[in-house]
Amino acid sequence: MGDGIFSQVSHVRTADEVSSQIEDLILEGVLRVGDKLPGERDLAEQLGVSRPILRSAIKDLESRDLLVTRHGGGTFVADVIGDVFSKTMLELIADHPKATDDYLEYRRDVEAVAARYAAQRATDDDKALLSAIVERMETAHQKSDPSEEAAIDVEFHQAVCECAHNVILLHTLRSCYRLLSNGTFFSRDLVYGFPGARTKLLEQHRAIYDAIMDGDPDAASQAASAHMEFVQTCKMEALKADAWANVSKLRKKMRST
Amino acid sequence: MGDGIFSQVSHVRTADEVSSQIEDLILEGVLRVGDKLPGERDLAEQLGVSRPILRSAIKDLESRDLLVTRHGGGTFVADVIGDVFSKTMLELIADHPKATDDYLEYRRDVEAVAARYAAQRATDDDKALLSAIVERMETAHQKSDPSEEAAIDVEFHQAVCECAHNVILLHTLRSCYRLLSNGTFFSRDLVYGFPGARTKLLEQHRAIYDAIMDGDPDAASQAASAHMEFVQTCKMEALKADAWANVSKLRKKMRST
DNA sequence: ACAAAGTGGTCAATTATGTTGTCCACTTTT
DNA sequence: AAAAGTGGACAACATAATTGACCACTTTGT
Repeated sequence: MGDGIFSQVSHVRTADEVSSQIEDLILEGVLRVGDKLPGERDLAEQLGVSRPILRSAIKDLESRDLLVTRHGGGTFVADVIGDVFSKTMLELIADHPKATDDYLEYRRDVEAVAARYAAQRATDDDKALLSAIVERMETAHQKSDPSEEAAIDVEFHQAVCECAHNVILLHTLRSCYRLLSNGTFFSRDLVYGFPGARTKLLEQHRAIYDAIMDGDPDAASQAASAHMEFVQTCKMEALKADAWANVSKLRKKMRST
Repeated sequence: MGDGIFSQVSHVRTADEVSSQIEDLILEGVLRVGDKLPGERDLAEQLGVSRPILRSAIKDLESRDLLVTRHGGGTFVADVIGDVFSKTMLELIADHPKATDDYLEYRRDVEAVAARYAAQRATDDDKALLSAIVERMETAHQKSDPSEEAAIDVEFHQAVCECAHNVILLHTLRSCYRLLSNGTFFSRDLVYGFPGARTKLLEQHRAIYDAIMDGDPDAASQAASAHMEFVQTCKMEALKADAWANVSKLRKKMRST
């Protein structure tokens, strides 16, 4: 505002409007890492702009590492998940089991917040997406495939987080899921392979899911905390059993010669 | 949204952006009926657009009766206060005293709502404007000029309404103030001329003002209701006193011959 | 393995929109 | 009464966006 009540007109260029729209879709998690955008000719039509203008916007987004294009291959959402920790710090963390405990403690609290928000804010579309994931989770459970179940686990938590409609929460937890998925802290199979864990985890996911569907923030928060506490306990017990199995195996090896 | 996640780009023209900004200023009461806009050359500079573009916007606003321009004279905000009632209905109302009672009943309830919102929502700038009006009101009171006080009365209620930050409330009450100001219901001087009324009205206005300044919605609502009830009582008593004065005058006339 | 289809990359010609600058005529202010 | 400020109009120019065409790479289908 100058000295009067009028403000400067924005003069937004068309290409910048396109950039802004695509940015928002990435920020909100509607467009995710690896997603392929429609071809330029089709996308220009959907946006109602000319191809050179769209290309200008894509160039801008590429220069900011939000998109990558391949000549003849298409346009994709770049790997935009930030790295919470540097590589050096990750190496330190991997060598210190206490960091895993701290990580689980952090996630217990933050997942509880996410679940609470999800129960308060999930839209009907959000709930439909969540329902589809839980259905796939139950199907995988019946096939007794811990790896498949573990993969859907991360997808479920990501979906809960999207229901929370807080982009900072979404991206910070996403970075954590990345670390979990690539085994920086511990192998998820360690938890899923634990006897009886698969059934328990499914129950807990259903409890979170039911609370969100019921719109019950307290129940959702409690279910999320209980779930993370169980995962923490499982990890500790599984590590012990692993150690015991290793000792038994060594004993057997010693005795059979 | 078509079949995808992308939406059509708006392609807003500069002139339309200017129109929209001026519309908003009128709607929010920042620009009021009769206000003169800056000259075109100056305004174009403040908005950061060219004069032909500004003129195009003004033409648009003129065609929708939001602005009026006079060649060589300037550009003004048009009379945008709507008429709640048609002329025919106004004539009916003027002939039916009960309508005045209904009007005061309506205002008592709606003014209470406005005062409540004002107490909740008034910004520091709002409060500064309100303080200036109350100061002028007190000055007029000391000058013992009921007409001046009555004029500031409407200004005070309008300012309270602006503090409520609800444009529908603002414009509907404005239409009502218009009817009050032009004597459709009753003469405001009837109320202000009533013995002791001036002091009482000032006290009541201060009570509303103090509650808004204190951010107390309940107190503001109650003060506004009490104020309108008092006005209603005054109007009735003043009408009776008028009738009595007329009778006494007739008696004196009969007895002095 | 090859051809067709789909993709990104580039750019000239054209159209649309906005700006600059100038001049006229009316109204207000000094 | 003159000067200053205002709205009214418009041509020339600049900028932004669209249209249309063609090239080269990649993916898909046969």
